[in-house]
Amino acid sequence: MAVSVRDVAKKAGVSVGTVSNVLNHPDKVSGKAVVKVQEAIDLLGFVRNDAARQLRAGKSRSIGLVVLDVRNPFFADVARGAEEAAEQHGLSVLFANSDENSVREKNLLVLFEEQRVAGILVSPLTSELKEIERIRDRGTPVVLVDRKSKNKSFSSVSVDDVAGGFLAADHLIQIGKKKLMFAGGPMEIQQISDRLKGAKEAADSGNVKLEVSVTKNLTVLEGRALAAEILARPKESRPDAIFAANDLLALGIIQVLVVAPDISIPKDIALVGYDDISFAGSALISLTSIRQPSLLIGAQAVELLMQETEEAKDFKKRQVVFQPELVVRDSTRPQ
Amino acid sequence: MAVSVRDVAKKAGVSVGTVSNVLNHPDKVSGKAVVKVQEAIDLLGFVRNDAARQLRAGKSRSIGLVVLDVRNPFFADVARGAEEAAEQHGLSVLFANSDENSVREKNLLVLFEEQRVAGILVSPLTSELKEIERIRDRGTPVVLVDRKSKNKSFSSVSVDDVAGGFLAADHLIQIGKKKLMFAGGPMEIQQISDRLKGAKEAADSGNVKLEVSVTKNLTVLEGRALAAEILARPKESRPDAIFAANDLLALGIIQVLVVAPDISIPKDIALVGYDDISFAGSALISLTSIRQPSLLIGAQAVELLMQETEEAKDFKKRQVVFQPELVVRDSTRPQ
DNA sequence: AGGTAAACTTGAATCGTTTCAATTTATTTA
DNA sequence: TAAATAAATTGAAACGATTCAAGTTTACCT
Repeated sequence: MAVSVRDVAKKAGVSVGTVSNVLNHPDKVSGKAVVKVQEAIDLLGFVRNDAARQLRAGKSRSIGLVVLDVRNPFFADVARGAEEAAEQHGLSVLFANSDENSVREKNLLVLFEEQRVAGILVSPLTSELKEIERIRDRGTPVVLVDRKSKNKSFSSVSVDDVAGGFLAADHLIQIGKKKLMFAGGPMEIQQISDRLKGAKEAADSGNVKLEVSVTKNLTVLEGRALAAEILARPKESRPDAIFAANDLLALGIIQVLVVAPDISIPKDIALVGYDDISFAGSALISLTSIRQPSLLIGAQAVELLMQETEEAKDFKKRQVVFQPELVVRDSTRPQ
Repeated sequence: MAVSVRDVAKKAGVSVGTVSNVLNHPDKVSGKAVVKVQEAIDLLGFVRNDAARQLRAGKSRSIGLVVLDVRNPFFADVARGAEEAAEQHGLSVLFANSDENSVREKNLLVLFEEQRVAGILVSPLTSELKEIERIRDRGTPVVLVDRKSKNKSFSSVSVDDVAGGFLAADHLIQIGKKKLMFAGGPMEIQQISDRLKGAKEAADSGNVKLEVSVTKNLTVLEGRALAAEILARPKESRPDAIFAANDLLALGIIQVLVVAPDISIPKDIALVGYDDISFAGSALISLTSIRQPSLLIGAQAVELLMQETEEAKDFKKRQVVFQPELVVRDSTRPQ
């Protein structure tokens, strides 16, 4: 270690300025010099010190991304989308997950600010955005991901969950179902209650019944329990279609219904999930689901960040809302 | 932005040295000074410049982690384990995934080296470790994760896949199965062929047949195809137990077998998977699997890194090999 | 009051890179 | 061939936090 441009310069018999130019503006340097410097670099094993570069530049060439959970495929895709878009702008992305822990979230935001990142994409834990506002006001551009700021003081990228709920329920109505059930919870989660809201709208305008079954969480086990409860009912009071607030729940339901002797999917009961996780397509009966354009969300977030960076600080914030998409598979497709 | 210690010092009416001491050695500073400086910091919205700190310190307080795929729950857990251990040492972890792309891998390693990270944990793409050796020789400690270096020139943390294979097959033999099948592939992947090797050892010492069915990959779909092939056979030439090289494959097999009228799990065919992904426990018939101590792996890797940092550079490398663990569930548990 | 140790503060020097005005060298033009 | 222009090179200054030797104040004791 401890090989600096100065050492390289001495070895190559040029000045430090020339070494720096070879590294950053090779066109401003004679061919001879490039060769000499390159040889010295290889010989000495010189590695640029990024801290010094950043200090001089005043800004880092990274953007920070704080998500709620790296293991969630949705966020993994958002990250991938952001990464690709960032690359176009010559930036790299630093991932970090808050693990739904507000102390961690705070620490990460501080860390990124101290690193003078070019910007922060964050999917904030609560709607308490005080700290984030402070960061933005100090000069680091911030874009919210998967959440809209109420007062439009932030740029944001999100998905229209009400539309997604409508899409799902409406599809079930279109294939002729009359007794819908919405399954999901807890209702405190904005995304879930939005999906229900959309489903209600579709049911109302389709003149169809909608039973709401609130679950404690969105897991496979919870889905299995719900399906068992449905099977225990007399046939005539069972729903003929279920819209589950996420795919895990839907898959749990399918697992149980598929082995029930008197039920055929989708004839007796059709199912729609949400998120389109990779398992959805490979379930025994492949699952119709609502897909969110996760790659696009990440990419769009980076674009908004770039706009905010380039334009004046009184740049008008933009709220981009993506529309989700229905992916039809066997669980709602009449054979 | 652009608020520096100098500005804080002026505002607080002290010297820059005192401001720095308030930040880093509050015990060396009078209570009055701490208060004055803290007020100035809050007032001006001062945020430390990490680049400058690092430049001065010569080292960053982060360690870099390069994994093959962030979406793989195994690596997500390794990362979590590493993060926790790093925190104990006052370090933070920078994630990055090479996406099984060697160009990306190279770029990330360069990036980390330029950042002068305290060390690098890497799960390398190939066994071509030339580049990594170079980095190590220039002074950045490196620990291999989920891979052992042949010539013991690196410290490493890995899991004994041969033992895992043995564990799985032996368990099937213990519950009285006689016609084992190993399913998995491609065999070029070290981990998979190791698992097969262990299974063979168990079969040999248990005096039991082992059919090997090589698959193209380890997906749910591939598992379904394999199960269909098995069902097409006459009863007497079907295996009575299957050890799948990962859980996805096993889940695909289960999906098909569970609806076959003439097969009961585990009576007619028992199943063991590998990895113990979260879906394993929540399948309709919960899946017996081999669990790798992923959190521990990450934590141990950080510990080795610390040892390498503290001790002399001629520190003896250590290869830590963890033993996997059998998790018994319904797919092998006689009712 | 005088002396001394302890506690605290100061500010110049430092880390390694990049920039840019000034200087040197090379090339073209008349 | 000299002057004019272009190309290449130089090296000091700057970025901002930390350190540490030297200086100053305070506290305590006799």
